[in-house]
Amino acid sequence: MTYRRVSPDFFNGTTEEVASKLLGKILLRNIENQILAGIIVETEAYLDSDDLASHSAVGMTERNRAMFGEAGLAYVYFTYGMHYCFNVVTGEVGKGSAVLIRSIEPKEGIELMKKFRGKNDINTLTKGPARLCQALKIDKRLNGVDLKTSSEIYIAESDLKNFEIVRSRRIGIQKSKEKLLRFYIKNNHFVSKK
DNA sequence: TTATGGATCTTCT
DNA sequence: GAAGATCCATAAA
Repeated sequence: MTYRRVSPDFFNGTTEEVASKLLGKILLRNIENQILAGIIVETEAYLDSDDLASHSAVGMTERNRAMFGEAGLAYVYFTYGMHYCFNVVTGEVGKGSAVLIRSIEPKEGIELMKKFRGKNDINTLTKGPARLCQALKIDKRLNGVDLKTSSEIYIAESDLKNFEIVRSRRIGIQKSKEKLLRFYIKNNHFVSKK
């Protein structure tokens, strides 16, 4: 299986556009000489203004610095004392916006994902932002990495087409929860929540 | 099947 | 000192 990385201009456009364009694409992880891959089935947009749920709402800090970088960088943060979450940075330099990858459908390297997760259940292998980071061994070392050039982690094209995109409220937030900034592939089993 | 609390630590106030 | 873009085991129903 060969993978074709998306072109650099894939990350241009608004955060909401990138969030919906990421659906159906492949998230690639190159680790221990093996490929881990899955289809992105669920994303959330976090905007640079008028979005109190976004980490960037408080301005740039040491933690969210990557969000303010150029589009196509990875923003990985640690939360709840034990979990990492993976984001794709969007927008102009100096503006803090990103797309949270909430869930992928595992396609390749499933055995290694199970090893990293310490679980054998395929149904919850990569369903949820913290679980997919665990399955792909994503941690803060990947914060700020450029998805346009990195060989460790990047986004690739897929031939998946003809799916329906559903837009809804974001999960697990307290502020700005009324905004419809979550995108997922309709009827996909690996979407974390309906 | 749903509800609850614990884990556990970084960041910001 | 409190809260958090979460997950899991356990308990209750």
